Amino acid sequence: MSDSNSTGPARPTGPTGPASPATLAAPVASADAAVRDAQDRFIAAWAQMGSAWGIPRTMAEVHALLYIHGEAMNTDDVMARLAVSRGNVSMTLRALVDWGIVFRVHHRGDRKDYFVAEQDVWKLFRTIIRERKKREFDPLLDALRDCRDLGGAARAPAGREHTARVDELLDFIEMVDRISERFISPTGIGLQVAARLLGKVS
Amino acid sequence: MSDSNSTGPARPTGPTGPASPATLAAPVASADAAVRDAQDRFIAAWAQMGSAWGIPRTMAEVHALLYIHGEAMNTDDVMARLAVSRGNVSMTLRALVDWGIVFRVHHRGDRKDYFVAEQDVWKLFRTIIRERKKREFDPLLDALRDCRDLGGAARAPAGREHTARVDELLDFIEMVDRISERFISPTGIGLQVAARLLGKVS
DNA sequence: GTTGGATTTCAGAAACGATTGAAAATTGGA
DNA sequence: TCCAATTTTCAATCGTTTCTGAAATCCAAC
Repeated sequence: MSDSNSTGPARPTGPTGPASPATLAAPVASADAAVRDAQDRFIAAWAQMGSAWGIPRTMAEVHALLYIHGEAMNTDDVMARLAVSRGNVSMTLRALVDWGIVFRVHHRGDRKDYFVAEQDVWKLFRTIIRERKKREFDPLLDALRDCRDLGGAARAPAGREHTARVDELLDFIEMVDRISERFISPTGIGLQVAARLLGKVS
Repeated sequence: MSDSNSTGPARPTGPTGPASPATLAAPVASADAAVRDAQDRFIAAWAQMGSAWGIPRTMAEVHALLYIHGEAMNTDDVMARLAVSRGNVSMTLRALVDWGIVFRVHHRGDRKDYFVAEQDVWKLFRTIIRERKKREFDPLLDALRDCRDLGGAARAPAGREHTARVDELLDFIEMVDRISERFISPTGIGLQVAARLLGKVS
């Protein structure tokens, strides 16, 4: 059941019909199959990475599919390709749009919504980092500052040691924070510069 | 039950008995309570961050406790402080030791095992990055290379576009890989250099 | 070799997050 | 305005991961 329907309903991307000459049919089909296998491999790898980093498997799969497919797909395309439910695809696509790494596009004369993934890898990672920083990093910094102040109120040695430990962590995380801020800044030149400079150090 | 045993079995670090003068008992108790509250806050914040990044909650909590407590603790200390089962603590401590961010120490004349967390924040993050790179990044790179070769075998335009997309991602990830390698290298000077340089760029 | 405290293991339970599917809401067109 | 296609929502379900607790194992001291 895995291969039989794979060449069927899963490529409704509009004008690129399967109307190629019969002489090319067999080679094209095998080339398509090869590409599809490679896509599957890509999707699996990306999903595995995602779930190791706290991203729901399906969300990573949908993103991987849209990225590697390159062209816009609609809900039904994604459902058919990944075999997940309509509701799940709907929620997942919305989440990806919220993250800013997938965009909703409209095709004239088609009431369906289509979705494309950000194709610029640098922009992709800048966006991901910006979001994760906002959602996880900044709250952690706030909590650590609270926590330092809480323990710092105590004059006992234990309190001072506590504060020192929190401070060490805080300093480090604030540094990472500043670096990531530079990376995600509009010009986004930070990491490129860093990469170049690091490359030169022996 | 939270405060009463805090001065009891929770600091078994040898000869430092609870023999402080009665005149200091009240202030010290309140200072201890403040520190404990601050520790709790720290543990909660660290656990939240951890679970956003795919680390089991208990594992993050145990690590946070050992880090913020600073001194060695045994299984019973951790069980009592975090209210988790013996089995869970045992498995979690083993995992933390495997990660290399917690160490097993022995106290003479005590058959229990004690555990301390790495206190050097730079070393801590270097170790974490080294492990995550090894466990997640490197396999992803391998999979992406496979996947590029798979799709690249097809000469069809779709195959070439596929390969181009995988390559873009691969280039980016390889760059991050090289940076992280520099960061985790024995001297570990990489990020410090980057931080300094980035700090100077306007 | 035996004892007894400490640790580890692991099958089952509990908790949690992910997924479904059908009903409700929305939307563009007639 | 109404209709039909499409999307969204959400309670129920499912599957996975995590946690427990007691039994098995380990190990230092005697």
